[in-house]
Amino acid sequence: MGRAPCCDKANVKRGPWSPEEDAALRSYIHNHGFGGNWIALPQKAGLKRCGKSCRLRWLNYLRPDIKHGSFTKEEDDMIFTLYNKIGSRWSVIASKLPGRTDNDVKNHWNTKLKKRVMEGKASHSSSYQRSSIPLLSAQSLIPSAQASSSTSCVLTPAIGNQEFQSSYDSLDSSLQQEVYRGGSEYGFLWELDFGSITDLLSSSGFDDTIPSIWADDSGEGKLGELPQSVSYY
DNA sequence: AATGAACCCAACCGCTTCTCC
DNA sequence: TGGAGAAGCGGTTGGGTTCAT
Repeated sequence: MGRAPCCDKANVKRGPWSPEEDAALRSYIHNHGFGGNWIALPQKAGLKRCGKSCRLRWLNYLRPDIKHGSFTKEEDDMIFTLYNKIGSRWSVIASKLPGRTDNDVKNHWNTKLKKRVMEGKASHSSSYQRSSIPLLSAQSLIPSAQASSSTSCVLTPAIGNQEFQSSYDSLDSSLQQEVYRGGSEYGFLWELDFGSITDLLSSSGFDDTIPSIWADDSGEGKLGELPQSVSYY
């Protein structure tokens, strides 16, 4: 037996909302709030819509505090930073961007930012300040990798990353000693190359913290060209 | 001007989490 | 404490728009 549908799909309207429906929903919520029950709202508001659809329409489009329009550089940077720290938790990321919804942020990432990253044009790394935040040593985690002292890498700290902390804690002591650390927060190495490092880090116990973005400062992946020592900007 | 490709975003789907009884 | 129902959430899709040829 499958999950019961949230509404009778045969009797609800689907697809784009009309201005009349928007007005009805906006008016009802303005006068009564959503009453703690989205499922019951459509009937009360005289809408032939699923409650989930009403909720989504309100939260993603009709809410008065929604900010429409293109994202600023600052918002982009914030998304990059948070994505690297917590991954695709869009609601959390959106909560840090006033007026933006999770759907907005997700769409923006999928259509613009991810592409920029994949093209190696992400400019966010320059915004990080050099600090006492420690870094993982690529060499220590990937001892078998071919080293090249001429290759520089962009490193970005994963500030306060609890998943990183627990992954680190779960490593055996010899590998822990290999991880360059200091201060009260852990940094995380990323943007070195695409495939092999992910696998190597995964096998080293960092599978939960591996960022999805890899590129060197020139925007090119550097498979097999790991640095003797890491540096950051 | 026509048309196919690429892009964008609103909306839907279904799984997970939360809340209440 | 466990189950049911509602809300929350992230992934995906559909279709309208823009761009390139």
